[in-house]
Amino acid sequence: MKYSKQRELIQNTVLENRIHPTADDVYNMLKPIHTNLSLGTVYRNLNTLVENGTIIKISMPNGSDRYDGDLSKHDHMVCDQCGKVFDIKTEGLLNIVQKIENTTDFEVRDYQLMIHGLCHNCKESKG
Amino acid sequence: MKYSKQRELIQNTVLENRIHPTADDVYNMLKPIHTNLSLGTVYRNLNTLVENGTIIKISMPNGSDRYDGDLSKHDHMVCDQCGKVFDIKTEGLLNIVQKIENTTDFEVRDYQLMIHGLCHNCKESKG
DNA sequence: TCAATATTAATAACGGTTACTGTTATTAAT
DNA sequence: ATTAATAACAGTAACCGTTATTAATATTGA
Ligand SMILES: [Mn+2]
Ligand SMILES: [Mn+2]
Ligand SMILES: [Zn+2]
Ligand SMILES: [Zn+2]
Repeated sequence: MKYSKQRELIQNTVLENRIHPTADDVYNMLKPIHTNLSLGTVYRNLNTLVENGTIIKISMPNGSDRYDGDLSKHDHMVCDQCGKVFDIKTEGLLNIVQKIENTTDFEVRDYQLMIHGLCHNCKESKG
Repeated sequence: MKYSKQRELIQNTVLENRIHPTADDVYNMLKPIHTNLSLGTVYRNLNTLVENGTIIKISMPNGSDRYDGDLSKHDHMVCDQCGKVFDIKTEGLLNIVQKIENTTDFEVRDYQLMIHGLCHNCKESKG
């Protein structure tokens, strides 16, 4: 299937900017050059790309959903101060989840670990 | 500090119903008897109780926040079918998080594991 | 008793997201 | 090339969960 110009722009923006952008971030990155892009189009295509498995969506406890072009299984830390999202590799977490699945009658489909705290920069600028 | 009648009702509802109710759930449980209770009052007092450390709030990836009277550190599984939320004890997760904290310059304040899947009932009724 | 304070019910406003609508672009068949 | 069918678009209204505002009511304490 061939993609529309807009969908391609939106996909590339997520894939090339590994900052876990929100829909609004993507919109604001593209809007200056592609002046008649609509925010609704960004949301619609981000959802389509998630359904296609091209990108993933990260639900944030407070604030907008974020999108991620890194399809490898990984988790995230979010800085409560500046809102930046960082990738983490969680070796051993799968084992924990599998143990839970084995000791309950729950069928696991997916799981996410989210760590909250302060990033390096924000830790320094607080004292 | 003495609590208002409303706050006490709301607190008791969360503490006595360990189903991880939403604000709307709490409202709907109380409204039939306390006919002039306002949904805004439920939200406001739930927030106050969370600030006081009397209850905790669980952010759900899709849908409303849920509230929990169980203050012990634990995590949750949510059924993608029926939406029910189940408690899980995650032995070993703290170690994983501490290892991440030690190998990064991130200061961890809190963390949550959320597992998605199918509960026992919904697994059966699908085949 | 009376004023100061806290909390409420009701409702408007908000932020993020989705749904609708009429238009434009793409594709495939004549 | 013209047409018809389909897909995607821009623009915007509607939606949903939550928070903020406001005027009224309840509680406290001199
Ligand atoms: Mn990531
Ligand atoms: Mn719980
Ligand atoms: Zn930070
Ligand atoms: Zn279920």
